[in-house]
Amino acid sequence: MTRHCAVEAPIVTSPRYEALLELLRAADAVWNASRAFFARWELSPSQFNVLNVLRDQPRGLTQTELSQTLVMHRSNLTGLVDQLESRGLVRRREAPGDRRSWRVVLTAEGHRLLRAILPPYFEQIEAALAHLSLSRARRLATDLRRVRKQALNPHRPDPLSRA
Amino acid sequence: MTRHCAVEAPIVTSPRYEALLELLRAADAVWNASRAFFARWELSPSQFNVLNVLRDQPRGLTQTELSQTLVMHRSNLTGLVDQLESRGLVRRREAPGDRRSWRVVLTAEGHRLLRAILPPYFEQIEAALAHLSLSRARRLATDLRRVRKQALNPHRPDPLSRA
DNA sequence: CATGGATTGTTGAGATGTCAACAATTGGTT
DNA sequence: AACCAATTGTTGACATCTCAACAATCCATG
Repeated sequence: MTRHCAVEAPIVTSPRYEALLELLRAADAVWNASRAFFARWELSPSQFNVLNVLRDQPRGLTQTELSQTLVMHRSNLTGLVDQLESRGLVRRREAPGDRRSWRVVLTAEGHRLLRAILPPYFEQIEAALAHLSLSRARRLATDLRRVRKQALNPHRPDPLSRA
Repeated sequence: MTRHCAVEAPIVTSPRYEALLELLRAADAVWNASRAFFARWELSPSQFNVLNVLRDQPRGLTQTELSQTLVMHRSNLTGLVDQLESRGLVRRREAPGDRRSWRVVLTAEGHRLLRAILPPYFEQIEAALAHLSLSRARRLATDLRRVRKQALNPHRPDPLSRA
């Protein structure tokens, strides 16, 4: 996610504002680290996500199902699946009973690549948060979940009056 | 930041992995909320950041200085400043003593717009984290800062051996 | 069983970011 | 004074994501 949010200059310093800035900065750093990590296998993070989601789906998923799981627009899946298919990591199977859609499945090659990636992947994730105790990690996840839900239901104090 | 990270399917559930996923999801939600927020004034988040950074700089900043503060490539500033300048929110002044660079300054119009945006901006931020006590917000910021620093110094257990 | 509203994957335009290369300019070193 | 390396803003190629529009297909309803 090439999101650019990480302003360095603290304008007003309230603890909640600080936390929000740190949230954006931390996510940016994690995302960049993940891009560097997957680059070892010439994968983008989204390409990896597609493979990872397909791992436990022997019958495959349609592109629309993939787009819902990955929280992205379904038009992206056209290109993502194209790229993975051209590398032989994934295959489009005809969907029985629906000629509009495909069922995207991992190939043996795709499974093999995933088996190589996953151990260092989880290892790196644990290392990135190793300084947090398990209970503190749980609290972090809880707080972040609340922030996310609050952000999705934006408090609109003054919808359009003083714009 | 159009970063796509938010996988919905929990594959392995360790508290630290959960926290990391929630981090990416929360940042995505916050970023999208901010895009919707600034859209009221037809600004992108990055455009707002430029204005906000210039607020306390009566002598202006060069585009390279802006790019360092905003943590983005300096080539982006060409377009961002172009857009803001064409709306009269910002002006490129000649930099005394360096004919290569500009000093970008807020216009009166830019100051006026910023004064309209900032109150609801801080209000919305406080609302998004209102459920966190101040001490808990401080702890959240601390934890996130550590995650960011850890992510920037990636633990490389096995650099290239089993790729 | 016909027909019209949904859904599927694809395409193309647009937004936002990265990076490499470029000319103009600066400034330190001989 | 002359030169060479570094810096500045700009451009263009590329990557990634969004959205609207489209033809093909499905399906519920009359």
